[in-house]
Amino acid sequence: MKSVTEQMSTPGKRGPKRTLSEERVTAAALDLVDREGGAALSVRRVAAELGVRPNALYTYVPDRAGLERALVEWAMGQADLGLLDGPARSWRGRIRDYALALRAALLDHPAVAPLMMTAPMDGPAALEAGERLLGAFADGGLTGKAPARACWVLIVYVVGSVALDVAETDGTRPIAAEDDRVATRRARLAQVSAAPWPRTAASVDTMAEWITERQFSWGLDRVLVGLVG
Amino acid sequence: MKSVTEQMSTPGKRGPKRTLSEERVTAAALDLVDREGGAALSVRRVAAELGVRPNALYTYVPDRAGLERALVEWAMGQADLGLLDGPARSWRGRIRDYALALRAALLDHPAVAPLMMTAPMDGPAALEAGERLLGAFADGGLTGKAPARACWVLIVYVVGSVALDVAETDGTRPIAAEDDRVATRRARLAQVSAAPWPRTAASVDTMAEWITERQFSWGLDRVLVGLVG
DNA sequence: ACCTTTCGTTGTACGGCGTACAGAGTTTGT
DNA sequence: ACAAACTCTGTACGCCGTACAACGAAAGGT
Repeated sequence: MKSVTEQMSTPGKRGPKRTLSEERVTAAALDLVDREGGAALSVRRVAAELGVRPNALYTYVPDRAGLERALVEWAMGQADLGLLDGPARSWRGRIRDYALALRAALLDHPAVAPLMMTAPMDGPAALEAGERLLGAFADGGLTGKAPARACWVLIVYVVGSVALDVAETDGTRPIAAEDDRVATRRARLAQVSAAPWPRTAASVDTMAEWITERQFSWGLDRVLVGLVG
Repeated sequence: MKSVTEQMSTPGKRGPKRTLSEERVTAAALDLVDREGGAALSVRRVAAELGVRPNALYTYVPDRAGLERALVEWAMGQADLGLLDGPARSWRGRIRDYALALRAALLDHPAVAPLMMTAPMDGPAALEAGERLLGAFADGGLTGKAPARACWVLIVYVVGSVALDVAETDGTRPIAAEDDRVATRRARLAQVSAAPWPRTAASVDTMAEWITERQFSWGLDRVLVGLVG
């Protein structure tokens, strides 16, 4: 199955053959940020990765922001959309499974998560996810404006959670083990003095766990309960 | 009341008098991003704003990230923490009022919102907000780990919402009127074809309103219901 | 077979960025 | 009066995004 972006799919095109493809550019950008973190993402670095002059990338990507959009779209495509389909499984289970899968996919490429708050999620993968999410909420009994509204609340929760989680890492892959990140947070939180902030000091252990899958899952359940009861 | 960061508060300090202060640097940075958007934030631009060479800023701020942290801390301080205090008013009303106030403060300086997903929220203003939020959830009847967990869900929702809302603006102040932003979104969403995405096409009007205070408020209520029932 | 059009890639260049380093000048404690 | 401490400037380096022109390969028309 040939990609639409390859040259031969639009026959009769003049000019020299392309040495790259949008897929190769995206893959190189992903490799780069996985290895060196999101701050390393630049047109020049990706071009160097591909053994090409920086300007060559402008054939495949309009500008630097295009690189970011491509990474976001790629990441959205990593979570299995089939998880949202039913109705053999409960709507709640479907949404839960997809949310956890999307979170896992983003944590697996931590530099990509912050880009979701910057680059618009309007590619086909995002559209498809939204469509099936609307279906799952409809299966949950929501009607009228409620499914679309619930959809946004869920997106905000999932994307916001991952972005905030990843914000305190260096963005390189693989992300540190959850236990280690919790321990780091606990050590930092242990600094807060109990006198001015007693409740905070008493909650240090739980707050250290804010970045865990357990916290994410707990919150996800609470959000879903709030949304459909 | 003199700030600790001013020179006279630490008497006996040698060297020439400071021409600036951390507050003036933060204010200049805020003015800059309000006028020209978050992409304009740079050490050199802020220095130019203050009529000083770029290096002079390093006396007040460790690096470029320090500028971002200062803006986040300033924004957190803009929402009235008294709104979270009680217990004369219901815990639910207090959290609602504070969440709406924080959202309004961030929307009033749209370039700052994305920084909250990047720069850590660990300044005194953030600590204070967390402390009082824990109290409000405790007043709501939550016990054990629940208040701290609920706290994070709420932070994720509020900060995530604003960041995603602001992501599709240019970051300059003032942000466009809500109606205009909705209209822009509706026009863009009208492009999606009903054939592959029927539910999405049917929900265009509601999805256009994802960035409204009405949607934020609706979701906030659902989240709070999920969190404490 | 030629010639022309088309287009991917390179070479070069500009202005902006963060910030390291050394030095100048001002203020204070001794 | 002197020395120490400190703020700011001058300068420099290596990055960045990307505009522009020129080159060369491939394909179409004749």
